[in-house]
Amino acid sequence: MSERRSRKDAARNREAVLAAADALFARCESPADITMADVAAAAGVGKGTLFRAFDDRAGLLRALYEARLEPIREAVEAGPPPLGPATPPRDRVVAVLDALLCFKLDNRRLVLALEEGGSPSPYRAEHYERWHSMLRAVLEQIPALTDSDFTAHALLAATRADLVEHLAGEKRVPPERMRAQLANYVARVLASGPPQDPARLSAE
Amino acid sequence: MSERRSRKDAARNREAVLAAADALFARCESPADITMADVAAAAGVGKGTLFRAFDDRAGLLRALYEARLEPIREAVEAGPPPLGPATPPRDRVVAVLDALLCFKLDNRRLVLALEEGGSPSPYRAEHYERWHSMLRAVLEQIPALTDSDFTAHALLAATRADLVEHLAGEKRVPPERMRAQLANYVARVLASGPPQDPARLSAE
DNA sequence: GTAGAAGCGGACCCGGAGTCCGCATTCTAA
DNA sequence: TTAGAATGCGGACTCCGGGTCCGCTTCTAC
Repeated sequence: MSERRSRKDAARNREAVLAAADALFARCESPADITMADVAAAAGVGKGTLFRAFDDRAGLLRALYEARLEPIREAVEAGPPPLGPATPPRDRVVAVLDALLCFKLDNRRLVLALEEGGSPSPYRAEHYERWHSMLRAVLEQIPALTDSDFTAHALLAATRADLVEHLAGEKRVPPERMRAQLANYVARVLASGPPQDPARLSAE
Repeated sequence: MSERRSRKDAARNREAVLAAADALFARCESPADITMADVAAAAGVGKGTLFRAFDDRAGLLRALYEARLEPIREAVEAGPPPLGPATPPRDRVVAVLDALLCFKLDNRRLVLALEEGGSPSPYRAEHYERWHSMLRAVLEQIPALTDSDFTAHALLAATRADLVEHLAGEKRVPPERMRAQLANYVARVLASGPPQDPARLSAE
């Protein structure tokens, strides 16, 4: 009845490939430098094996990405505060985005590889859909906050991998500073104190 | 002493290529479908000519992009309100981002091509640098707004081409609605009543 | 042990970016 | 106007990486 377990050499090779790819992406200058042949070679495996296990480049990247992100996803969906559902909405949004940022800081090259070359558009990946709808749901719990759908997109855009890479890598912004800036920014977006008169927008 | 004018066939061909590329990118499903050979053929020109004139794919995209964006850049740098320097900072930020969004809505495929395949990272392109520093400068004129550098990045990220494409193309969000949402979002970021700072913004 | 399913691997194919170089066009000077 | 040089033209060609194919090996169920 069980859906056919995979052969143990297949499982072993799959792990070998994941580990090898992980190492390669962590060390490389730019994700584009790593070819599928490189990964296969580093894993001590043929290209055929690699493609059989992951379909294509995007599939490999996705598998890596999701394996790494899994703990965070769980923590957000069912963990304790400040990430879990019990957290007050505002704090939770800040915490989630901070967790996402930290994740991208820790896995810069990998996430970069996925978001840029992984698929035509990162927005088509279904994991983006998950994060977005989750964030939108939380935003909707904040009164006086309209357009939660767009807001979720915009907030997620602030943690885009290539931006993070640019700031952390090129501009040498220290991680802690970046986290503080993001937190500050998110807080500002969510602040929306008592609906203040729009006249203020032109003043000053 | 004058820096050698280019031959007139060269100039003519350059224009032909730009026009052809423009048309192709406007009509295509995805920018990746358009090959350099396609562009050359459509322009009635050899590949050699194309590469001589624009160096590489990224160069062609950049040339197209900058030609299109030029009017907006001028309007922002030295035009009348609401884009020009005479505008009050808050309104100007909103206007500039709106202009950028409109531009991307009108030139979706082209901008998409540039931002995704154009160069390793859109943040390395020097035109990004220009927009960012311009926006930062305006943000700095708004009192009680800290982190203008990061804020500028985050706001620009909200108008990323692939996000715009996703919303306008996939999700069928009408342009007007998107503009309204962006304007609303930007306004919220800039609103920042007196910093009602929660202690938790700590870190750094 | 044996049959055959599942998996292996690397030679191979395909398509696109970018190069090269003999020929054509344009410019310059007399 | 014309000769010669400089610039530009174009498409065949190279290079390279993603992805496929298929004869062979290894595992597993019986």
